[in-house]
Amino acid sequence: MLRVSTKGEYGVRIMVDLARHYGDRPRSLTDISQSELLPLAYLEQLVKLLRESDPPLVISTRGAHGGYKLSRNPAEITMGEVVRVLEGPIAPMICATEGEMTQICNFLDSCRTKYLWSKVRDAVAQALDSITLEELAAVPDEGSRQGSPLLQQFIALSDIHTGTASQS
Amino acid sequence: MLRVSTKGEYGVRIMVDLARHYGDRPRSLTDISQSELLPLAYLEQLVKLLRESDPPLVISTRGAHGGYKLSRNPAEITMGEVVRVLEGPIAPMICATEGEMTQICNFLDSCRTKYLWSKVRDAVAQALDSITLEELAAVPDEGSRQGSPLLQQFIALSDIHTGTASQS
DNA sequence: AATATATCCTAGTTGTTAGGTCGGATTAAC
DNA sequence: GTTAATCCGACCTAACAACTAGGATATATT
Repeated sequence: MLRVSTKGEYGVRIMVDLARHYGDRPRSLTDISQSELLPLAYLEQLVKLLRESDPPLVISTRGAHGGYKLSRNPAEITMGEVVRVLEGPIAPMICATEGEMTQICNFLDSCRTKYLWSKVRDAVAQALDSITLEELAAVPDEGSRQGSPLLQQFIALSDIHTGTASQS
Repeated sequence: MLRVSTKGEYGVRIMVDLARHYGDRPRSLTDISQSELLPLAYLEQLVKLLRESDPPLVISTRGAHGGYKLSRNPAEITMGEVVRVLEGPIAPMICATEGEMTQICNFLDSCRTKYLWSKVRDAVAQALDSITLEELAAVPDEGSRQGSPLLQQFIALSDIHTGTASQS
């Protein structure tokens, strides 16, 4: 339950990758897609969100030797900001959408569950807003030096079909 | 993002409804579906999850004047328990599934994002586990007869999140 | 006993969306 | 002027969410 889509997953991984190369030359999506084993054409769609957000999270350089770089220091970018750009406002329920006072459901002045979903929403927001991109990029990286053997063990989210939501 | 499905939404509303009638005669799904304006046939599927869970959250009585009642006092049922039964384990990401240490993705010894999603998962779990069904059922109805702490908190939350994306 | 009212059970259906792919146009370094 | 990259929009498809349908079984009331 409460799953984050691959937009969020891959987008965050792009940002972490860029954070680890902060200060370097622009990093191309080709490099990122190879190093993270993610489809290039799909990453292009995601990075568009990161580039067009206000304020932008990444800045692009076109042409050969082009690529992307972070618009700011990783320490000044919270994961809440990143995830909201990728996935939209945090809203476990339509009546508990972040930021706006949605009067969509006027039936529910008397709705007791709104309180619950607001709590969940705030908990998620608090968790995401309290972690910076710098912190994430600093998580130790063990044994991935040579790259290949470990990377081959990676299973893409789409490859995994869990029986899901029933029982565990 | 991070949306809860109607399974979770309607299921919670069933439980709150039953909590408000705790101690009464069994309450039929027909009554609940009319009072909550939800499709009966669909509720039947959801209540099955609540009945077959281990331990069961509701107990059924068949036949005329039958219906459902809570298996325990509302004060002893956390919303975390309810939501997990309806939606499965809390898992914003497949690598951050609650309860078990899924070694599906061995690549993720070196995965920096797992830390993030685990934090989100724990925040959600904490929020859900800290609210009981009794508390939810006690949220004042229309007209707000008295200023309980719960109501004031509820209003405050709504106010905080109008117009800004910053955290509380 | 007959009827009305319930839960119980298994399938089928339908619209939406997640998660991509594909083809090409534009830009800049060498 | 060739290569390597970003940019852009359209298309595709399997999976799933959110129901609907049709019945079988159980029990209280008449």
